[in-house]
Amino acid sequence: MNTSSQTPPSTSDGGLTAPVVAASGLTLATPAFSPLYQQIKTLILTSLQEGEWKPGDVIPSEQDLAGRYRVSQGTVRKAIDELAADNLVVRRQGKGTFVATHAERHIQYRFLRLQPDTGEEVRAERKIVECKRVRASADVARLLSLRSADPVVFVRRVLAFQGQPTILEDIWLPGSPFKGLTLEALSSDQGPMYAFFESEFGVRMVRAKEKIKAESASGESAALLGVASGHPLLTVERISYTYHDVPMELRRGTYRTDQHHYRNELS
Amino acid sequence: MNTSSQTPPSTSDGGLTAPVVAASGLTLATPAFSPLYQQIKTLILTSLQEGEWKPGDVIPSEQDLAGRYRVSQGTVRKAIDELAADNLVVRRQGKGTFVATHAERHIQYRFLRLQPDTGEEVRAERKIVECKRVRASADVARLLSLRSADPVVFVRRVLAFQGQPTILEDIWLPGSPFKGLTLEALSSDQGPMYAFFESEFGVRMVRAKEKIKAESASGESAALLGVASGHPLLTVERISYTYHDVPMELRRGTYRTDQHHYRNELS
DNA sequence: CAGTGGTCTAGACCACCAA
DNA sequence: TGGTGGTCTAGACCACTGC
Repeated sequence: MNTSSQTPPSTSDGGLTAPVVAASGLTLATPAFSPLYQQIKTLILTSLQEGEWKPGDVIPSEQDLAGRYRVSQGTVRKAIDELAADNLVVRRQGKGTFVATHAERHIQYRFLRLQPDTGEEVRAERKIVECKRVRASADVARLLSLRSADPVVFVRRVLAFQGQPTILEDIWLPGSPFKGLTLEALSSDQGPMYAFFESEFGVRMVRAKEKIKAESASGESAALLGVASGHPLLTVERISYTYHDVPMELRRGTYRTDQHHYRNELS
Repeated sequence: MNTSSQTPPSTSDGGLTAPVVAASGLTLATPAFSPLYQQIKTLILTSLQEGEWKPGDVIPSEQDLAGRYRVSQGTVRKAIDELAADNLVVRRQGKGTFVATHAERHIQYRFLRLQPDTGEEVRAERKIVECKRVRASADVARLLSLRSADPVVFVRRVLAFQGQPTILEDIWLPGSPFKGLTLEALSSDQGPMYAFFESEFGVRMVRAKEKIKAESASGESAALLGVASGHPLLTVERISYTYHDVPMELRRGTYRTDQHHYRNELS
């Protein structure tokens, strides 16, 4: 194990073949000590990424994992605590710990921050406008950590609330993980697109970064959203990441904010 | 204590006079069980709110608190863990646990999400345009949990980056906590406004909610930000809260997003 | 060196759930 | 009833800070 020798009475040190290597770099600072629970967390994360447990599955109990990794339950618990805090996993007392999924009712549309100014959310009508294979432009490639001209899938869709087109989204997905994505499959699917990505391509979006601006509607966006050219619109550039911070989606959204607003919590 | 009797060998149960009352309401559900560490968290929170420890101060060590509340260090630790996760408190190994403050370099401008599209943040030039005592309109009163016509302080200011006016903010503050706030005091202060509120009025903002829209510049905002009327601007309505979710500020911001964007992280 | 937070363990018991 | 996560304790040792 990394940490030399703790554990008071008797503890068979054994598992975890790879103790963290000390970062003997240029500086003498940063001894690069990694606590046990962090190493456990990384191991669990890797199992998640490799699909050993899929979204919605139960993962082994804390006792089982403690046995597998040869550490105490408390250490596993702390590792899972952090994974739960990152929304990668969901604990349910009496039942077990589950791999988080965008398909769950309560978590659903977690990344959609637009909501009506008044009243409760209503279901969105979705229409896929377009779905085609293209080559990545320079900036799309950069944002998705690809090379220019690499194959990507481009999707354009419109979301409407109560018949009112409100959101226009242009989506770029890396070609190889999303091989075989078609307009028909996208159109026939109910439920959140991210849940569809999980079940069909094994790609789980874990977190995202957004950049938001106010811009005037261009001719194209004005037409698709049914506003006059020049109408103020919210533009949202989102990059979504899977496990280990690998970018897997670029999404440029254009939102009408006449009847809706983007909500955010600061802390 | 609430929980009947745990603690294996010997533990003098003693402190914490107020065990949580069971919510014997209409339904038989929700036994309203509150774990010990939650009760400790509430006690610490109350001490923070009452100013027993002020922003920047060290709070007593985990051992001290464990003694004071007659619980184990682990229980205090879990309470403080949650307070740290909420950014109410900052832990520093070897030194102690400190009350979080907006005055800290690293935490500074935690609520300002606008940043330049390229390059690093530069210092903002601030100008207080106006500061006056007014009576709360109906909607201002509602958002601040006041009554209509209650006294409030109104502040208007403009932030500029590299000489370019970029942010216009209208701020409403409840009258009594902010008694004595003047344009002069605000203008002469360096540093974040929220740090000023902490040191001068003992009001610490701990979290906030924002509603964001894209709108066209009105005549007034256009003039103050130096854009043409009709120019698209980001509007941000923020409500900030102190401890225990008491609203203490309403802020309506108008941002130019030509060279800047509002950043957000989803998870 | 002493004091603080940070890690790790072991064990007991509680609350919740499903069979 | 047995299994799972949740709480609580006690004690040992580590890492960091400052005197």
